[in-house]
Amino acid sequence: MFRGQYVHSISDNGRVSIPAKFRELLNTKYSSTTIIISMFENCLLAYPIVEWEKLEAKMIDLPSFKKETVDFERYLIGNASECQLDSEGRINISPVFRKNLNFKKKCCFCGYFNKI
Amino acid sequence: MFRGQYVHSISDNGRVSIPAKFRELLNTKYSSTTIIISMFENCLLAYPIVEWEKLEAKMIDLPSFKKETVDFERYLIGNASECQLDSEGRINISPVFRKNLNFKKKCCFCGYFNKI
DNA sequence: CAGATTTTGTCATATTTTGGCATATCAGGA
DNA sequence: TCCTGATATGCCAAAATATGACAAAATCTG
Repeated sequence: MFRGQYVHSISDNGRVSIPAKFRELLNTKYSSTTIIISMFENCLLAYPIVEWEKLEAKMIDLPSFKKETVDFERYLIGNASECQLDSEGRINISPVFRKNLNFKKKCCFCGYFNKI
Repeated sequence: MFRGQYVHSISDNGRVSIPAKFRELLNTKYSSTTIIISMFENCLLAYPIVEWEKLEAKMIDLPSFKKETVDFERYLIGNASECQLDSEGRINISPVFRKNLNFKKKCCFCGYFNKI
């Protein structure tokens, strides 16, 4: 369970460190420090790979003849990218994300069940 | 049953001791000194883990297509964090909580049935 | 009041977060 | 293909924060 809220700073080149509590959970429960980041509404969602794959599995089952469904899937998948924590537990937020979401100096991490 | 009211001081680095009466109940009835703290309205709620899990179970049953429900869940979970009592029975109140709730020198603990 | 318990303050240490710098990688243009 | 500028990555160390241990001060109990 990712829980709690942490405010961290974003460096000039777009790096930000993942809260230690979340990193610990990634290491123990998920045994990998790779996550999938996708843009949704006006924030980013970060999923441990396993959780992202569950989501993908669900999406495959959705009726693909419905326009909204397809749009939603395209949006989520199209904006998702794999991303590794570096040796100090940081990730890189791409310029595209930073620009679209208007990230400047700080950002807030919220744990939300199986995702961040 | 947590009952009564206690005023304790918050140290410079955000530590505050849990009233002995509450600690005793945690030790005996709940056999764990881990609690979940969540920010709600203008104060914090502290739950013994078991009690928090009951709450989560209830949340899962709520209709997830209703916006208010989702917002409420996000708020509660996003603001919750697990937290251990240290050897003198103190906990750490995170900078985010202290800032948002404007905690300075003192805080007041109120027992409230199965939570604090 | 005396002893036990609880609360608080202080200090040292460990961990986390941040900033800086050098180098590597990549994409686009000539 | 090669050059150039932008972005990404690795590494190190400073700063900030959390944690643990100890002891003084305050409070409670009988």
